[in-house]
Amino acid sequence: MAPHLSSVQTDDVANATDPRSAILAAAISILRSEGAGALTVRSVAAAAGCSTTGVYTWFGGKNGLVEAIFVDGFKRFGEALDAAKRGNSARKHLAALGEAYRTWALSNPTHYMVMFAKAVPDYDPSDDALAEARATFDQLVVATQAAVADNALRGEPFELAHHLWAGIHGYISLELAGMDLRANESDRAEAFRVGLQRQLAGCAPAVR
Amino acid sequence: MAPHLSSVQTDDVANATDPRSAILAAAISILRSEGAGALTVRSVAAAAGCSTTGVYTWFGGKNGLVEAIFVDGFKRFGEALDAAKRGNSARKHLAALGEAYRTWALSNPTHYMVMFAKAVPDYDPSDDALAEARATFDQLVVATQAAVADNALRGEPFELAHHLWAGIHGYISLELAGMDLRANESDRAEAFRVGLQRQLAGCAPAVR
DNA sequence: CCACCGACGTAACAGTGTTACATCTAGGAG
DNA sequence: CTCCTAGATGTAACACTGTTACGTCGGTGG
Repeated sequence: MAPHLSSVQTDDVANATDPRSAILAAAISILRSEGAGALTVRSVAAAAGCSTTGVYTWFGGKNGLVEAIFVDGFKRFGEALDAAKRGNSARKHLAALGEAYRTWALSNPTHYMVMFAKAVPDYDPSDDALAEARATFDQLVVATQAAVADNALRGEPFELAHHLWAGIHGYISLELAGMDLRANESDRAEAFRVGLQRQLAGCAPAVR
Repeated sequence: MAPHLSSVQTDDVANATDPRSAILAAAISILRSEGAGALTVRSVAAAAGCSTTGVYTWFGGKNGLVEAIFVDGFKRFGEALDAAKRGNSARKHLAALGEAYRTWALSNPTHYMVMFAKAVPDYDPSDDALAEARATFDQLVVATQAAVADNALRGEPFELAHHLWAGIHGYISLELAGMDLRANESDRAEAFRVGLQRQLAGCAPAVR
């Protein structure tokens, strides 16, 4: 079996000793520090301490490497959302999810752009990679189901979850694109908080 | 004055005879038909019937060309939104704006991605270009002000407009990224319509 | 008439993703 | 033990990218 199709992965990529994890960690590091434009096969190989062919033997090429970044991003992103499950009520849980979503995205802006904004132009996620994204989305669906069961929201959970996702992603996407006209970060954070509450209010049972 | 800093522009780029407009039209055509990855200086020059240096004399390089695409996109986008000002009430006007927004974005997906999703990794819009984007946003602010005056929405118009923008952009951005899990386009269109109404409901005076 | 300046094309530069090919190492077969 | 096969690796080359130096052409002002 070709190594770049192997499903073996180490939990802690940064401390991994196998070449695949070392290359992936180097790629994510470069993506974080220098952006998607600097993510070249040669720079990744140099940072990982191997030759350019290493990227091809372990990932099948740059597309495969970006796909690994994509999947790894959703894995970490999902874990960050999972850790935010604290909340007294279902609605507070949803608000906490929104905050955790924004925190992760703003802490990993370039990674988020690769996952959601095609920051690497020639990469299109495969069906398998999109399935990973769907698994993350399912967390939001489950939380929404709980909110509907709690009578905090009314509607079809899938539709509600997508609606909330779109709203949250919209705020963050505009912010990352430099389209948010507010001057400082605290204003944007507060606007996001208010917007999320407004979003939830639009899905509240009383409205319909 | 260097030609690539000239503000002279023809209204109809496609039928223009001056080299600058011809190159810009060729670039937008390639962007539309082959995507941001195929937008190379050589391919644009070949399509425009000139040499690669033409792009440098008229736009100062690829960044300048992409900036022109960015600005031209917001110009056309703003016109499309402006043409959607029909609506009996202020709230229907806002809904029509949302529909026109989605229609333009889905008709010009790659162009939209350049404007909102950094589809060209190494390009960052200048302050002048962002001012053009802001002018488009102002249309939404004006429509929101009218809705507030009509008592259709309650809140600070700028905050409301940004909230609506984020929601609309979120739906479209996820759809363009292939993250919308609905199978066919009509389902997505209906979900967008419902979501927009929900969005407006969350800003209605009755809620607060 | 002519000198100048801007637009243009050719060719080269460094850097990109990718691949052919030789080398080397690990592990099993006899 | 030897042999030898398969896979990982590195070097070098390929076509392509954005960019720029340089020579040339054409129109304009003196």
